[in-house]
Amino acid sequence: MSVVDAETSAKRAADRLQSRVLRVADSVGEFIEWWGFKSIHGRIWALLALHRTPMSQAEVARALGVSRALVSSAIRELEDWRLARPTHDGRNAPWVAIIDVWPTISDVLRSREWMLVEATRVALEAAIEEADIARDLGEEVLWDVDRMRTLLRLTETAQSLLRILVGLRTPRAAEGMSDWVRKATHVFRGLRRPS
Amino acid sequence: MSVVDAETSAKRAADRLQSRVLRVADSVGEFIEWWGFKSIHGRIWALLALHRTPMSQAEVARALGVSRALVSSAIRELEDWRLARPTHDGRNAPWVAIIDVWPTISDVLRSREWMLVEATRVALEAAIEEADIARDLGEEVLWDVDRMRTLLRLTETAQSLLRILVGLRTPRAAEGMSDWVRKATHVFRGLRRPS
DNA sequence: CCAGTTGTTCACGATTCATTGAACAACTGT
DNA sequence: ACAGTTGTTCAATGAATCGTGAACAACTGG
Repeated sequence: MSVVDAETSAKRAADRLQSRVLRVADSVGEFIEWWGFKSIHGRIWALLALHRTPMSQAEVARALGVSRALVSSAIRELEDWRLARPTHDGRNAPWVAIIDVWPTISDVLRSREWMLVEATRVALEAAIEEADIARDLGEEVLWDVDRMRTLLRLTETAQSLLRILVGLRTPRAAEGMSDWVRKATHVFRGLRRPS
Repeated sequence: MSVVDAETSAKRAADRLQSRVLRVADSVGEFIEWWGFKSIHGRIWALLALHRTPMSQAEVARALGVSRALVSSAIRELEDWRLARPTHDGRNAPWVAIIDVWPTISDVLRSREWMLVEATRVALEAAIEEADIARDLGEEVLWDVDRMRTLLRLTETAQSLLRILVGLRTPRAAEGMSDWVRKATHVFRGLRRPS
């Protein structure tokens, strides 16, 4: 094999590698798309996470084949969620992914999920109270108060479950728990110690 | 208080109760909207779940203030997911909610989540393999193989976690597990025994 | 000082998506 | 037989969303 052949075949190998990485990024994008985020966020995060060195937004845009405008807004949202950060202050600092995603997940669970469950819980309480009033007036055959109470208990259980989950911020917090929970936290511990 | 007054105040109480129930339905709709479904599905399911008697699609449409067309398509999807069913065969059978939602959640985890994680896992394996080839050719400084391996381990852990979760189909399956897991399954057990 | 690069902003298409209204078919009780 | 009600289908609409291109500002190295 000549020197030139070796060079071109190495180049082709690098290209193939890049395309594999892009496919990983696409998979991550599809994955988090099902979690209420946008696929572009997952793709950018994965690209930054797998790249050895920090990347400029322009590099990211070229690698993913999207506009710099899209990368700019998406990466700012990633920064808001603490899933990416610039290597230093200043305007043109390159970006790296934050590999430890658990604080973000925890925040989402604490704010978004909690609020949604809490809203349902409060609405159920109000409905039950109103149903009691209606029953005293001899009305109400339409709505099932027992089932309301069942769902109310469900929201309360979901909330204590959420409390446990957001308590798992540090691996230490999981120590008192079962093997199973420790296994679950390993998912995030793996992210915590990237290499 | 006259008889008429008592009747009208009872009627107003029933109206208020209905509006509270609708607010519960809206809350449930908002909640599941964050889980990749449409809010209309949650609203219909909650309405059916809280109603004492089976409801026709037209009743549901009137109660929620939406078109029958929307209810028709949404309720068929609920049926596909086994979250609602007609009380008997035939065209005009009224509908009830299926309160035990765990089989549906389990199905979603098994199909959707599993596929997404698996796609990422396979893509990571391919990237790692390609990176090894590139390294043998003296290329590759761009991509971080160690981090790929970290993410690969992560997908594998996520898959064993998913396997455990979809194994929780019946409460019995959780018996060998910890208090914590049993607490988690109570969330769904509450649904399992509606009243 | 200047040419090139980078990040940001914004108005504008393109596309997707939930919802509707209308038309039709199937069923109900009378 | 029929008048009313119900479920289904589908084209159309309106809104929301996504991504782009262009223009501009900030920074970089010669």
